[in-house]
Amino acid sequence: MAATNGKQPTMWDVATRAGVSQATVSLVLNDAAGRRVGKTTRARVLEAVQDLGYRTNAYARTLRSGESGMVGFISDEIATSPFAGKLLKGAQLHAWETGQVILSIDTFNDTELEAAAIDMLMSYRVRGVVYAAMYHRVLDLPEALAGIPTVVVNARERSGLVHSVFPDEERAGYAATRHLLDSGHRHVAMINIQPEDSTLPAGIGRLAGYRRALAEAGIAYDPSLVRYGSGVVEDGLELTRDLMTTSSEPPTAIFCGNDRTAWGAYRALEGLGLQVPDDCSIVGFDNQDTLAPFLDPGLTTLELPYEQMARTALQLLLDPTGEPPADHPIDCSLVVRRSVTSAKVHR
Amino acid sequence: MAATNGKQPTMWDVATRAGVSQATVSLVLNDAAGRRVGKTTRARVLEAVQDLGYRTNAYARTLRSGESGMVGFISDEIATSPFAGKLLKGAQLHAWETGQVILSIDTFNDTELEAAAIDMLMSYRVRGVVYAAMYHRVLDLPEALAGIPTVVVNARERSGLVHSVFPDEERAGYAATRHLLDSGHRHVAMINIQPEDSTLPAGIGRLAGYRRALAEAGIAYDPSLVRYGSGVVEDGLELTRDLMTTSSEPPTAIFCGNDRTAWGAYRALEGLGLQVPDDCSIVGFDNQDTLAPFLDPGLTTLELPYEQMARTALQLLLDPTGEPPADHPIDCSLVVRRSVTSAKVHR
DNA sequence: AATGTCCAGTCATACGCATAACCCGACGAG
DNA sequence: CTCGTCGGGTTATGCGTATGACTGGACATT
Repeated sequence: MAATNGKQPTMWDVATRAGVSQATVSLVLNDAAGRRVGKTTRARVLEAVQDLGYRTNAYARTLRSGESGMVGFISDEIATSPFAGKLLKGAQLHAWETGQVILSIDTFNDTELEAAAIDMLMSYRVRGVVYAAMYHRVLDLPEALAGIPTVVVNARERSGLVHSVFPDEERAGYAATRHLLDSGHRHVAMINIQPEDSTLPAGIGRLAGYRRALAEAGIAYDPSLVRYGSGVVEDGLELTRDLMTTSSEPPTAIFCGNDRTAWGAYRALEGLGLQVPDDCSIVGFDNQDTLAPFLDPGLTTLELPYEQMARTALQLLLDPTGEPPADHPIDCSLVVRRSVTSAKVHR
Repeated sequence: MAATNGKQPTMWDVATRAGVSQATVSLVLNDAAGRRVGKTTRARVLEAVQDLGYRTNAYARTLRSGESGMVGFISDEIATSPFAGKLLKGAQLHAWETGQVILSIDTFNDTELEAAAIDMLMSYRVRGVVYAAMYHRVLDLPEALAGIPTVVVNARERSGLVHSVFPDEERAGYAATRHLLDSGHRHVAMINIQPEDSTLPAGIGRLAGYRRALAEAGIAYDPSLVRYGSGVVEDGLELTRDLMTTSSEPPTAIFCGNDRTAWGAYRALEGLGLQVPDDCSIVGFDNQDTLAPFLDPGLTTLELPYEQMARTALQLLLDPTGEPPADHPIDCSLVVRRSVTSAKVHR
């Protein structure tokens, strides 16, 4: 075991102990091309490595080889957001599998800090940078990133000069609505999570998907069944109450733009003496793991593909496929729980 | 701006452009000891640096100086837990302030992966390792970490050979209970988050704090007011219902061992036609940001000091205070919302 | 026997930087 | 005028590793 006296052992120490040259140690340890080392020598070297607890010095290796094993991961406060580390997790997993190391930094939404952080990443000669956004939006890359291979994740980069990986909101909205339609609902409302004039991709896409599903089912789009909130519990509550009480013909199902809104919907329905899902089915969005499973009944909802997005991003970054920058929408998956049931036969 | 043609520029490139020697460039850039460089030369160098977009090669610097600027951060699935990145955030902030870089890896609770990850950290010659646990517990350090400066955070290391930084559960339990007592409650229940025979520090500590507060207030400990669940919503619901219906004298306040349990309590009370806080005050634990603020009324609860724990840990790791390894309980803070009111004058 | 081939290693070098050691010219003191 | 001092640099070196160039013997071929 490592004799942790003073410095870490070097290849020279190993070589001396094994009675070979430093070069031989390097050859043994890197195996690879033209394995020109004898069996017994190799064994002696490996034994010496073991005895000394030798670990190759990553700095020396990188310096010599000129190839950094690091990838930068820049996020704006994402490491502390609830959806949080899921992106980081995906990135770490993929990185690990491909022998890379993630150098992750959080800019805390401070431009100055961000510039400094990027500088730091450059110091470490990262092979590329994954630029992760906290919520799905359109963004401009910071200047400092110009010239470094970059992939944007959970957002779309405006200029189109780099790959962007983000959730396919439209298909998700379609899937949610389709799930309700397939259960026989014909009168499906939607509570969006942003004002009607907002340009955020999430709300726009989900609504578009909702409309496509309706159209496909031959159901006329009824604007009075679509409400606009801001994604908080209270809005879900009020808008649901409004939907159920002021409509000439109340919906039998509601697609909520996020789980918090869905929670509000639950409350509103409960307040009105209505049951989920019997009186009104609900589909949420986000599969927020501290919420969706714990609502009663469990919330059927869509899950954002954080891990997959991160993996895709890393792949685009590390793989030398020469394809030009593009947008990469990733599918969300439907998580079925108990908040959807088939529509009552008549109403 | 950086002429990103081919390789990154080196100090030699800068030196050539500025008409000085490489050593001079180094001197300018590191400023420090005996600033023996002329004003104009310095300016020329800095200009060349700017022009070329030069950035110090961290690998070369580290190799030469022998001093790594990296700190390892090992976590078991914490990067994806809901409380998540908060520890990472604290660590990153402190690291940044002291010029360090965090190399964070997630072991995903895989011992083999963990060993490999530690190896990798050693390769990067990290100055030390922060070993973060997902939930407060007692743990043994992995063998591979022997010999590297390590600080355990959000857990207590069994052997006592390293510093351990964790939440002061007892004081937190005391604070929660005290808050209720100070509001005039004399009949305060507690719903713990683990079985009575469990040895996890959270439940044990919080209960101890509860008892101390009661004792201090001269209130006899009544075992029938303490229930044991497992921290999930359903338990909170059932145990609260039980508390309120089977007690000869139901409590006017409940200290719930976590926010999810508190959510269950809200539901139970609502089901019984009781109001929070008027009929029963509630204090939670965790300040789960996707839950506590959204309960109605907002939940008064305790917040775990993740960021502070991480900072303390990093400080212990980086600062050369020679003090022997010890336990470092960190205070939790009470977050007051609207779920506690003064006890009814009589009952 | 002379030549060629191949195997199993060794030598030497450069990656980019920090820093100890040295060096040169100017200026002030004696 | 000479010497000491000091500011403003330069030269040389080594950190630990990977790798191209080389070597010395064993064995096979002609």
